[in-house]
Amino acid sequence: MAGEKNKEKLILDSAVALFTSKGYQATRMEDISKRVGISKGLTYFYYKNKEDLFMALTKKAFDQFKEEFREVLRSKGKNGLEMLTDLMGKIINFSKEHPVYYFAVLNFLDVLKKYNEPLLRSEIDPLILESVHFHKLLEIHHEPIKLGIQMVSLGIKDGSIRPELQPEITFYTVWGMIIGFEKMAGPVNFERKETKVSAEAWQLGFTKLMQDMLRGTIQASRPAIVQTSLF
Amino acid sequence: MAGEKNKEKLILDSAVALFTSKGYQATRMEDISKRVGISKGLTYFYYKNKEDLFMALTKKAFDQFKEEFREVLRSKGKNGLEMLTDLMGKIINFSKEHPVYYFAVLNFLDVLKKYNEPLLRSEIDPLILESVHFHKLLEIHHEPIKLGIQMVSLGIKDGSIRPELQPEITFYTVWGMIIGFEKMAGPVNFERKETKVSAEAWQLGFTKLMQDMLRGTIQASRPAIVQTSLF
Amino acid sequence: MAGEKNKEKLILDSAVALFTSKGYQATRMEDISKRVGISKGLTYFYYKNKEDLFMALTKKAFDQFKEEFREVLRSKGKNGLEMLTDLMGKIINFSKEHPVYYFAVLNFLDVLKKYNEPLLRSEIDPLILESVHFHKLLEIHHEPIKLGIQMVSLGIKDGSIRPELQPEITFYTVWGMIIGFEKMAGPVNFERKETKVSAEAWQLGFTKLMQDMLRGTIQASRPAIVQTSLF
Amino acid sequence: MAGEKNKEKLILDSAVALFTSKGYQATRMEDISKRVGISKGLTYFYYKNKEDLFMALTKKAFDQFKEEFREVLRSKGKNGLEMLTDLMGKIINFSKEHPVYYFAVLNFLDVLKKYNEPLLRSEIDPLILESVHFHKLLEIHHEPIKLGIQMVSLGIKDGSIRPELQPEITFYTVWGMIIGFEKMAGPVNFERKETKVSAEAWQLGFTKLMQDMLRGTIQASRPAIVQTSLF
DNA sequence: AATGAATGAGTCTTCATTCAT
DNA sequence: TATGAATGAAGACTCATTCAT
Repeated sequence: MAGEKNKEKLILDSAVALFTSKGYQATRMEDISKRVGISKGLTYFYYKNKEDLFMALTKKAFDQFKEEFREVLRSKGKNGLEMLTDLMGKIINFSKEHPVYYFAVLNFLDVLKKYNEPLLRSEIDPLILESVHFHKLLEIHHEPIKLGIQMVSLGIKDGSIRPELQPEITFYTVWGMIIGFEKMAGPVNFERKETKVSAEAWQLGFTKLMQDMLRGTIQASRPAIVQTSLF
Repeated sequence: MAGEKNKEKLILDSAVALFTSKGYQATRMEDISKRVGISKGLTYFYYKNKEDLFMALTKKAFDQFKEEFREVLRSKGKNGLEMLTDLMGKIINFSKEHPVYYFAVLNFLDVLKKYNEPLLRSEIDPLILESVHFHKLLEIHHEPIKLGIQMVSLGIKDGSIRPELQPEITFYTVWGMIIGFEKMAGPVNFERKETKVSAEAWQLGFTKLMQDMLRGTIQASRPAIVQTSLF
Repeated sequence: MAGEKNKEKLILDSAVALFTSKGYQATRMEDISKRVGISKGLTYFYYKNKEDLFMALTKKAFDQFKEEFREVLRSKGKNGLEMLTDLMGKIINFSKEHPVYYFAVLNFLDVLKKYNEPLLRSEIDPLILESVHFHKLLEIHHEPIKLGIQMVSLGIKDGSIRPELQPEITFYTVWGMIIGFEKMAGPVNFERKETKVSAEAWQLGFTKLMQDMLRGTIQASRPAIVQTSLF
Repeated sequence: MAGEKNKEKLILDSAVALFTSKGYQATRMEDISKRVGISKGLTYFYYKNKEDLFMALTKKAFDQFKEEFREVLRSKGKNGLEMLTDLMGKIINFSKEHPVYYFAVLNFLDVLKKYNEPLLRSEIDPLILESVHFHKLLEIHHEPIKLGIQMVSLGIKDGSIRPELQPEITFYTVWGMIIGFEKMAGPVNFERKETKVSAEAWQLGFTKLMQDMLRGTIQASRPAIVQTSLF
């Protein structure tokens, strides 16, 4: 049929929807199948097992994630620091609009950490290690990061970022800041009275601090643009 | 008896050991009991269920975590920025030496986020919401954060941190950076060739960036101290 | 296959056999499965849980029970009072031959009582309220009773039962008598010396009393038939 | 202390209260102890086990039950049929005011039935057979019945009950009717439209039918008294 | 491609009961 | 009498996965 997307994709979409509303653990393979209107068996025909399915989903998440980076790089008339600022805003949005994708990305970082420490590799579910999609991810997961490093390099070139900074280290730091920012959303919203800080105020302050950290000479004159590009 | 720690504590220690080696999911309540040499029933006597046990563990994790903050604050002759630098190093060590505690702290942040968003609260396992320890955590979880904010305030007073910074926002940002740093350990170690950065180089660079971000006037003259205090 | 009854039914039969010999509580789901030669999981595939299974069994019990009523109504040449007398005998037999079914019917009456009293409804196991079979039972449980009421009406028409009696009330009374009769089997058999009454004598006397209670004008002349129809 | 009833009794009262609100199964020995304010161990000091406790409770239930019979017999100026009518009303009230006692009485009848059928005796929980209170019950359970039989005998003597009736059989029948009446409370209240009968109408009709069944010559002239004595 | 009946290992959890003190 | 920590057997239920068709 014309309107019928291929099953493989439909299954993934169904998984995303259900993981979003019920969480990974609580979602059963059967739920996913039913939502698509196919049988459990067919889902297993396309994906070897639940982990494999999740790795496939993670692959899509990384594609989408990378797309965010690309969009920022494509934007004309922005200097490096502005790009990083935009990126920050975009990723924070991404985590809100595609929480499952964002979760998948973070989860992959955890797996990766274990994968890189010989002692911990055995803790990884063998089904993950068997998944084709996992191995594909090993190949591509750093692509968005490469784009982020590019932004820093651009910033150094255009003077918006201090020239003495090392692009890789700098970008990793920014990326880490973003992850941490997102994680802190819970406590920040929860603090009361004395330590209370509104989520919005924090996002603004956080962004500014990031800029202070990186800023070269050029930037000083255009603070307004930097800030509004956040939204 | 003198040498016999109380069962409650022994159970928790056993849980920490097993969660460390096998992970939370893979550890069965019976394993925990056996390791202590008691019956399954007794474990349920002290902890209502697995979630409750984990919340108790999380409580201990926060206590320990707060202790790290305290130690930093107790150290004499350090200015605010140095304290934050020390704290960063301490937390990163903490995450390596007590991975389960660190995981528990982060996990609590995730729960907290859901807890604060009415739409997501229903996703939290009801057993968690029932746990006494969870409610205790709601009360105490911001204590370490308060200490961190204190450090920033001290730094502003002693001139090691820029006076225009808002202590709460600033500390949240630092704390977020630390979380993110830890998360990135995986990918950073994995990158190859082109983008490769050694973990050590990154920690150094990361720390320095944090300092740049916060630094007031005083600090410029003592970079050496700041760096060595990391280890 | 021809000779292979469907699993659903086999499971129910197995449950009846085991409930008969070991009682409901003492019978484990796994026992039921094993007796059929299938896995535990399959039993849960057909019946959501133990309560659901029991409700399905109760449904069958009511079907069978109703059949007893039907048979009595189908018998030719009997007047209403004779029918009720026959019914009494049939139900007493039913309780002996299908003790589990009889127990299920009585148990359902208990549940129904709670179901009808708002204050007690919460005492009913939620799994029962969730069972499809329970809701089916709510619809059909009065069918046998309707047939019984019919018998009284017939008896009034044919003169074997007093015309001033109200059919519904009268049948409920008879049905109640039967239930009570069955319950009393224990003590009656146990009484000694002074109060001793043989079970047979009691059944006969009981039946006669029921007839006395209902008898219209016609019946007086045919006591013999009424009595022999009991066995 | 003056106001302190002995523990044994307090435990029983606690059990009655909890069985009433939560049911026998759902009530844990610990709940019972806590409600009294004593330890679990002490409860086991007074009652060997849960079954033993329930048998003790059943014993109290029978004492109370017998008291109802005694009160009826003590009432002056009533003939036998009126007494039975009163008894009926009293027992129905008893089942509403002391549902746990009533349940205990009926439960004992079930046990008794198994106890009297050699094939079924093995189904009885051994703990019941071991209970001292169970054996006491075997001795006293027919006492209320004896009183009931007495009422029938009185009725025959005073002419309110047909002289040809056999007192034992007759009373068992009446007792059975009462049990059945109570059991039917559920369905009767539930029937709709066509077969609907109000609970009150039924109780009245039921009582009248019982009277019709037993009535001798005297009674005809005093129907009003008989009916009002019901409440 | 597609179905869905069938499997069974895996685990949490309950609670009556005991016993050292 | 009195405590309450400790036991451990018992059992319901889940769900990822397989496979005959």
